[in-house]
Amino acid sequence: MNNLDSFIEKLRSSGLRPTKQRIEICKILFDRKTTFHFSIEDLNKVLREKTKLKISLATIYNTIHAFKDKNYIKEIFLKTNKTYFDTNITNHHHFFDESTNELIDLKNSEVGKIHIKKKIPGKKIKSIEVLVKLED
Amino acid sequence: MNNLDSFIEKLRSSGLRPTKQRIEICKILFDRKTTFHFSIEDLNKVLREKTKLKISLATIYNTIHAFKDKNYIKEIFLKTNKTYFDTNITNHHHFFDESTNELIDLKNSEVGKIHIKKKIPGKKIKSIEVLVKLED
DNA sequence: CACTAGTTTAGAATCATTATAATGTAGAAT
DNA sequence: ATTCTACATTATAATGATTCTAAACTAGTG
Repeated sequence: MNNLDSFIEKLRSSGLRPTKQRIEICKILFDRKTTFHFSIEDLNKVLREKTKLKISLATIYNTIHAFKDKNYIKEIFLKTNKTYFDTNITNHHHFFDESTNELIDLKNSEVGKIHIKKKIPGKKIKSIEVLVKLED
Repeated sequence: MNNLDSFIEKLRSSGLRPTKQRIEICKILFDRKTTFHFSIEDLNKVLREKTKLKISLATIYNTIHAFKDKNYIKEIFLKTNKTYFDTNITNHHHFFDESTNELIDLKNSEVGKIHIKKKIPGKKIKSIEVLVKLED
């Protein structure tokens, strides 16, 4: 089974019709060795370069949301359209209650020491923030 | 020194003129016992309720950014106007390089065990995400 | 009191994202 | 194969948070 067939199979098995557009997007996202971090803008740009099929922005949004719902990809960080601020300027962490959309402070002392084993050459750690998502 | 004087002092000492609008915003943000988590919309709403002075949205944005720059408040989470997605759907963490705006994966195995000491009654932990901000 | 740099403001502009409604298509039923 | 229909795609408009603009205002110095 080649990749194309496997994409068709993948789509069909999760209840998504394997349309030309979805298959092209699969090729960009999953025909690769390493993880792909992207915004819709990034993806749109790659699609324009790599594909002759013209895919509308609306379709890209629809497809990415469908893929996210089917757990093909994940959305990074807290999904919020607004920026939040905090009057607590000490380094600290947060709970985010997904059922109420509420933020709760989590003091540094309430989280055990965090050990980051991977180093990035030439870069130093500025801050470490932990987000603990809650459910009922 | 009462609170009002202390706000005036605070503003002046960091080079911000203590205008009526800024003082009203200080009162809402800092005349309180507990941390305040808010969006601009939240703050605007509270201001309309608690203050007779009408403060324009633009001023609220300007003031909050000034306060953030002066380190009176902090912005929560990654500041990004776009949503990012990841083809790696395993639980994992991220580096965010603030000088290049680049995201780098950080595997679960590359972060030592995280111990959350605080419990929220009736809620269980759905996920824990660590964001390590980098600088040069 | 007058001046000036810093502020505020209403409203327009911007940008990512979502909704709308018309057109197209995959795949099942005939 | 042709028809049918629910699912998809599309261009475009709408939305909503945030930023910009440029005119009016004001704190605080001289």
